[in-house]
Amino acid sequence: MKFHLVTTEAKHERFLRLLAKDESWVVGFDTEAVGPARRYSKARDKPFLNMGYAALQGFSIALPNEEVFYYPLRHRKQNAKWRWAEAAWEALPLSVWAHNVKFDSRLMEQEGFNIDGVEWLDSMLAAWLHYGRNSEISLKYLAKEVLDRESPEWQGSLIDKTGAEVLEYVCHDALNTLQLGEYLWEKLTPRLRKTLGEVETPFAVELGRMEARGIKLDLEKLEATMGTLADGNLTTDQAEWDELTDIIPGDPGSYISPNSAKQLQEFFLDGTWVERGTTSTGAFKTGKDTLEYNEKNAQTETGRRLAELCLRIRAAKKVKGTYLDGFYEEMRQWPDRRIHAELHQLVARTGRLSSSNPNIQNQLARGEYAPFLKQCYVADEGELFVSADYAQIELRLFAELAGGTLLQAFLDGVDLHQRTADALAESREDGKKFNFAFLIYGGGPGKASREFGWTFTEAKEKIAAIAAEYPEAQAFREKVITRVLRRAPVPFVRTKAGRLRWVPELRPNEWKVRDPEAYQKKHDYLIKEYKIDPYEEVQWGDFAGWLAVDRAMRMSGERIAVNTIIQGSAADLAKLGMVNFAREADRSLMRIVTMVHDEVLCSSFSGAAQSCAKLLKQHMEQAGPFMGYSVPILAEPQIGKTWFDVHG
DNA sequence: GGAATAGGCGCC
DNA sequence: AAAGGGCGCCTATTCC
Repeated sequence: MKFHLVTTEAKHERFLRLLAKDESWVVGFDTEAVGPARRYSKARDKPFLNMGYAALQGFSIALPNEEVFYYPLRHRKQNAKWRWAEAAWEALPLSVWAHNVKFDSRLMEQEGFNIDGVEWLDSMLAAWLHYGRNSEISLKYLAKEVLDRESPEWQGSLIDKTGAEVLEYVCHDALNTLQLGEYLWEKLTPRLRKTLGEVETPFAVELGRMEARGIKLDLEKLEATMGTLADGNLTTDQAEWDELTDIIPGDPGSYISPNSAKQLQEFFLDGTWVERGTTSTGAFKTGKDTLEYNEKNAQTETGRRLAELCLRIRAAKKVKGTYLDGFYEEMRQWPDRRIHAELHQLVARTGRLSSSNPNIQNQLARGEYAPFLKQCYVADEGELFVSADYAQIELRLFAELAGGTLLQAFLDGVDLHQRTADALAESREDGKKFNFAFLIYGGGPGKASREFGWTFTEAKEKIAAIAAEYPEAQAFREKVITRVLRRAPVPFVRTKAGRLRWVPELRPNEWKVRDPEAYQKKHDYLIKEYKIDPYEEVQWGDFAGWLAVDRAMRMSGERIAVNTIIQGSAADLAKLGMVNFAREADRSLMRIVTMVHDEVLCSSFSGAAQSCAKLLKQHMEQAGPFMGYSVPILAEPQIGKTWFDVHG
């Protein structure tokens, strides 16, 4: 390997000559950036750059002949000319490997480099797809594991370093990226190569753009509307609460805080409230379900009123803390004072997106405060929001995979939530709830009896009734589990796009031996969550002789297996739809703002809103047949000035 | 005093 | 008792 620091025209020209020699070359690419750290609400060991103030320090390009060129741009002493860097960038071949394309593509675009001609390939995503894990895929880790190469140690910031001082480090990274990419490409199945190249990597580029553009939130209006409402509610509710909880009149220390589960125990002990189960630590539950029950069923008028007040005060405080104070802290750290939520492609085990700082995926959708919040997400000047939701996407995919009358129902346009409701003799709302919890997620009678207020026996009967109504649903679950269980040594499932999730829970006894630490973690979680005696053995049924905790683990694995196929495949579908939309959309007219699992929020210049809506609907729906589904996939777009106007 | 945990709750 | 999947963030409390 040979590392070149491009500080002279001769070096630059050597790079261009080498690149021109072989048009089929694929390169490895890595950027270096400097800037202030992003402020986090929770402390992190390594706070990431605040991209709003970050700058490109230089970039390195590795060639297949193991020559690597570094273009220093903002270093002490000698740098390359920006003209050379631009020419080098333009001369790159079509395919470029980078480790974390979301970052590199965003930084390059932010610095004014045109990235449209690049077909990125992300070696981090390749490792994720190949190994089916979302940790231990850092460049450093993989360079050691796959290439048996130690990365040079690095200390401190690049800001005060010369190009020569960082040369070895940055060139290693680009070369490792290229060689890792080539290695993983050989390992990937044809389907996963397609997923990497045509969906996940282009999706990463779009995520970078979504993060960079951010979303405008009218915080002043939010304070004036939602904030004022919450303050008003809090003042009156808190006053009444204080009066009712002033156990020793005149002694402020005798008040009970609605947010303190510990202090609220008092109300169960003195009979004010009726208990509804205990937490893992043995305390009475004080959550929403318990309090809603007490709102109706507490013994005294005071008890009922206190339950209601407690819920109202908690809601108001949550709104103030999360959606007013929290948002201010987030927005204040960006030069444009917008919301720049981070969107994570590799966090959720099913392949869904996750979001943080702030979490843009938990914006209020129902309740007293919801309209005010979403009305304050406003399209930019001269633009309109265009948003489309996939209709019942997970239930459709479940029906597709289960087939039979379930699939036929969708083909015939039957309302499945109503059908379930009829079979249960309950409301459509409860039919919908039931479909999710017990058809897709595999919930049991205990949960159902609590959720719907049935006795345990009733719940068992109702679940049996639904199983009879949709025999293919149970058959599908069993087929999946039987098939997945045969995969040894570690059972795994695949989503429609071929993404992998290991499900060691399905074979607890083997997991225990192979990876005691990971097993123990899940073991501990289960015994705590479900209050299982760790030594209890199952006496009867299919699992006789097993530890009860292992049976719980196995059943958890069964739910994970089925759900990952459904939820993960829905994520695959949404990503494909977004990538195809983004590729066809004219970026000077329209863009994706964010996505919330089955909803894609776009912004478009007002005059182009109709065509944006049409294009969005077309690509979101076409993703269905592209992925081989026969069940109708529907996405209905709406146009409006605020997120509230286009939602639901 | 800061870090970690628990309980709780927002979303799909 | 046969237990719903996937996330992130807040406050209160406890630990060190």
